[in-house]
Amino acid sequence: MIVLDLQSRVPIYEQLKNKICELAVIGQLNPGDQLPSVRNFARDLGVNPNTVQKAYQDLERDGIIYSVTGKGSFLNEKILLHSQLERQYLQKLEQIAWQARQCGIKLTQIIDAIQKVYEGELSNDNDEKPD
Amino acid sequence: MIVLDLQSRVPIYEQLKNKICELAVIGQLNPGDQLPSVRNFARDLGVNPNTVQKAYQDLERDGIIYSVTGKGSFLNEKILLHSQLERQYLQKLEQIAWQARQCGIKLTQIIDAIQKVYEGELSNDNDEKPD
DNA sequence: TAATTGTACTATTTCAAATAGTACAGTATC
DNA sequence: GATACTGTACTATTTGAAATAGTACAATTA
Repeated sequence: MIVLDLQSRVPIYEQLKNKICELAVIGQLNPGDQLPSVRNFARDLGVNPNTVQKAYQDLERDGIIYSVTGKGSFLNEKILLHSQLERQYLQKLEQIAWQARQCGIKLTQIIDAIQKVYEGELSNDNDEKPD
Repeated sequence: MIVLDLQSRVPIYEQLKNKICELAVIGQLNPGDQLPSVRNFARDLGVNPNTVQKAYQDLERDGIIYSVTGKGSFLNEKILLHSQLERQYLQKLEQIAWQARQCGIKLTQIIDAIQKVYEGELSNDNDEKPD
């Protein structure tokens, strides 16, 4: 189940894009799978169809999905997904790490913090990192 | 010199807060130092005085600076600065690392990427991580 | 006194995001 | 063919945070 944060500074359509990518990578969504229709998805998520449409359009532009009028939207067969997400996340991390370094934060502290994230089980379907 | 990105999704006043914090940590701004006046800073940065005021108010609330009517705004003596920034950046990194993990990105890749950030010299006064 | 400081307002503007609604073309099903 | 679904393409409107514009006042400095 996809949960959106309507209060976030991150636009809904971008959150949606990220969620779909994540579902695809963890295998809850597989190549060739049909995504919910723009209208149904919007209804289920409680947002406007145009918002879903924008997310789909972006995803298609990025080669993640493809859409056919009258049929629907489907996860693309070619999975550049993982490498694409990988690049995306690593880039984010590098950017923040860069700033952190500028502020005199030690590399070891960052390593420790991130290693801690990777400890323990991957059990919950929660999308937010717990505090 | 502080350069703001007026196109960024991040509000100007937040960018300004971050910049000031960074200047403080790297020692370009020292405890007790007087910050530019709201009006002068706004003029220099090319933004509205209210925007600077908001940044200062936030910084004072966080204990980074203190302001006295008629005198000015000054960097606080008590430097919780570093620990405060540290917490802030580590939290950001953890959050993204969490998402990255959810997407099946390996720990080693993250470590490698971040270590690369920490290689080389700290020479430029550029604030953005180069691509 | 004059100039500067921070602070506190209100009003207005700006802009991206989101919503609302309509319309049209392609597909599937009966 | 008829109906219902799909994606797509618009326009118009609303919303809300951010930023701007302007004024006013109290405290400090010179």
